[in-house]
Amino acid sequence: MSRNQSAEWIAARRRFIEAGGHTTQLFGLGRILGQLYALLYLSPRPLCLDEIVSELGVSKASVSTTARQLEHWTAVKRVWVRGDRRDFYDAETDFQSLLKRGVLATLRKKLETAGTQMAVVEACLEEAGSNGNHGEDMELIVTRLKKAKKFHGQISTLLDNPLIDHLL
Amino acid sequence: MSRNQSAEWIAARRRFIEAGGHTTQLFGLGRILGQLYALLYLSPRPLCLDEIVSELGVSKASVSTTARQLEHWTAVKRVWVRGDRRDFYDAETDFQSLLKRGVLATLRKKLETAGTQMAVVEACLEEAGSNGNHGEDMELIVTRLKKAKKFHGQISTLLDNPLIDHLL
DNA sequence: AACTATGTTCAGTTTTTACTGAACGAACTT
DNA sequence: AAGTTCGTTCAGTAAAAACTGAACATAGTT
Repeated sequence: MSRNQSAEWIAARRRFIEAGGHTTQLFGLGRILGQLYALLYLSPRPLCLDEIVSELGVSKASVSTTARQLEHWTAVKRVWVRGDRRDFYDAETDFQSLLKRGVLATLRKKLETAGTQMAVVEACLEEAGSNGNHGEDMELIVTRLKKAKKFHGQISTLLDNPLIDHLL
Repeated sequence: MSRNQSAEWIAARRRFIEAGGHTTQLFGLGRILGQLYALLYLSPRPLCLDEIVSELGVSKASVSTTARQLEHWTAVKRVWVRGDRRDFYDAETDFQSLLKRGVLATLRKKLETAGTQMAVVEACLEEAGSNGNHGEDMELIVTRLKKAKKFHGQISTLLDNPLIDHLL
């Protein structure tokens, strides 16, 4: 008997997948995202869509879209198997790069739109200031916006700091 | 006329508050959270609940609960005004400490529950391993879990690294 | 060309989260 | 004590997000 399929490690595997789903849920990404990644992460070979569907017991639609999302973050890569028309998916197991290209990348994007928001406020404020009516209240807003922008800049710089890579 | 209430800076203020709501929305926290914080952040003095309600045009219930949330993150502090029975709220304008005590603190908490999840899997795995049935598939799970745990540890360490404070 | 296998899209449903109104409770005021 | 002011809680509603089923498109097979 080459592979002893004792039920125990299957239970552990299931648990791991559940844990993945639970964790991504916790971080505001969907349940399926974590489950799918966990499944592939534990798989010794790339899996095709239908295998995933039956393993996770979710719809083809969900797997398709979630897989694309993970692919976009380079958390999984699509693998073509010669002579097989189906798409196979394989997990990127290097968490370092996964973090950089996935999490931090999206964080940067969000920070950027936050920056845009502040730019709008600034433009609005400059327009108001051009007619010379500088009340105390307006001064406060100017100062506070400046402060917020400074912080925004600091965070952006921090995220781009290569030192972070070394710390990991 | 001591304070020239030209409509322009009021527009900018409104914009700022909107921007705050939009940004927190973007990060998966509610809209009101950002609006409330922005309002207090721009206010030259602490505001009471009803002022906030009328400024933001939201329910008293929402302000009450959201304020408590912000208070928990030390993003706002409750201020008692002598001779006034009402609660007044004041924004913590030091983003550094806000980040540490708010964002990073919750991040750590979430990482911790993720760690607990992995511990459960590990326990499950040890139980399976105790009967000596070590198939290749099981070995893979063991290795992968170990890898995941290692990464988890790295992130935890990174978050606790005082160097982060200095980088800001 | 008809049929099959495969992945995607999209409208609709379920589930979750955000928010509200109204009732309540506590602490003052009369 | 009856009335007032203020904050909180909670059941219910509205809004958003996750997920699904079924229709569709594409490419391969007979």
